[in-house]
Amino acid sequence: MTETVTGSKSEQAYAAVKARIVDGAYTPGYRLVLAKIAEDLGFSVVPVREAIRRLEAEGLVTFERNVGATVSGIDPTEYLYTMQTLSIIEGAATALSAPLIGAADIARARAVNEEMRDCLEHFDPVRFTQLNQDFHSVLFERCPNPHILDLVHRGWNRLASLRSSTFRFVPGRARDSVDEHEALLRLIESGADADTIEKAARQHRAATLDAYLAQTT
Amino acid sequence: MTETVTGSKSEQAYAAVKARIVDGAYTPGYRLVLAKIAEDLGFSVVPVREAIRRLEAEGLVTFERNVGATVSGIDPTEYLYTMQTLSIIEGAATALSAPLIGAADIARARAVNEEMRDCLEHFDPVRFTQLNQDFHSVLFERCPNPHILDLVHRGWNRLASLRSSTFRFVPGRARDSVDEHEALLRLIESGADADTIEKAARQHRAATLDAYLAQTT
DNA sequence: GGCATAGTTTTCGTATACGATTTCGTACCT
DNA sequence: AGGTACGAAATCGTATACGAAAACTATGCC
Repeated sequence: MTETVTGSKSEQAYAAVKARIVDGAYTPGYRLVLAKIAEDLGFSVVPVREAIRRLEAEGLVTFERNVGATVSGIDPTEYLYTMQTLSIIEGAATALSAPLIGAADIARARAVNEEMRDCLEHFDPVRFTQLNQDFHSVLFERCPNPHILDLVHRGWNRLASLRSSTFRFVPGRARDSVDEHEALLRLIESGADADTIEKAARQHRAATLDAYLAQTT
Repeated sequence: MTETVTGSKSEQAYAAVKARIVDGAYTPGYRLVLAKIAEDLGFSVVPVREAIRRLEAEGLVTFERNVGATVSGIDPTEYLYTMQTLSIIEGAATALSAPLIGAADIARARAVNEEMRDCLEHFDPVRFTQLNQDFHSVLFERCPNPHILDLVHRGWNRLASLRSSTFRFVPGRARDSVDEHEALLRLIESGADADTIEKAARQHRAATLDAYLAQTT
């Protein structure tokens, strides 16, 4: 079974660097030197440069002319912008996908949410964060508009890259969050109208942002 | 006064090609050949390629591996996706910027809107479309969240590139549109709450989409 | 010691070159 | 005539190379 590499080198470089940013190997502020990355991957600098510029377009890295790229996301203001944008996009995505969510989806989401509750007992913030993403994925992944879905994914990626620096796990907020998840599931189960679901999903994220802001001031 | 070129060649190429797409010189389906564009601009292919990929990320061109780039946007489904996404984003942007809109802004928007009414009399769809963008710019341009504002701009750019092919000017809808504009201005003047403004702005775009869908079926 | 400055190093930006892939045209076979 | 195979042309993908800009360092002056 020979390792079949997928896509162009530019593609591979994009995936490789993005993975390192999202999973935290490259933390915000990390300096991305084209030649170094190219050597690591065994490519030339051209496809690597293309990958970096693409990551810049998604907001994961900051690029400065004739200086270079750094993993972005230290600024709390950016966190606020991202959360606010995501609250809007994700709220819409959840509302649009709600009618397409079946009983199996609900059951899966509920199982994930209960596991999140366990994480609160054993204090496992890392797993909690992962499960949180899994939970919300169930809610928005059936969104029939691919543009909106793409924007949701981008928002989550940015947050993933921020989590180790800006984000701090707030147990109190986490507990509320789990309860809000259950409430969201019941709303969807009950066939609530799109507007109600959208507002609830948006509010859910806004509350997380508020908790963050409250803690930093 | 020597023409001071701004930014890198990649930057210039991006701006040049984008302008040609948005103003309709390159219509949807137009084949973008790297070498040809490079020669036209007097650059090598490398910065041009970077520009094209960037435009791809914004949805203005479609890129196929080992084949090339074409100006995108023929598909009516794409139009639907874009309009739906924009209705959400623009609605939010308008609601967020509403509290920051002053009397001067309102007056300017109202003047633009009255000129749009004139365009209906003289049947000038091109100018109408331009004024329509000007009008909405006043409403969302003060949005304090740059991410959201950026998404609004991207949506408008995509629509601009689509207008000559997919979009057809519908006089009946245009007239309604002007009236809705006035209603929006009054809402903002009256200091309506964010939710009301958001819903109205969103509905305004949704109605345009509906008119398009009604005409094609 | 601190600051300005010149030289060095690092890193980016882009031109050029060439191999890889797709597409298109043409000749051949059935 | 229609389809297939082969070859030529067009176009992309990426490596290499070199010039340009910025960052860093060391040196001399105050």
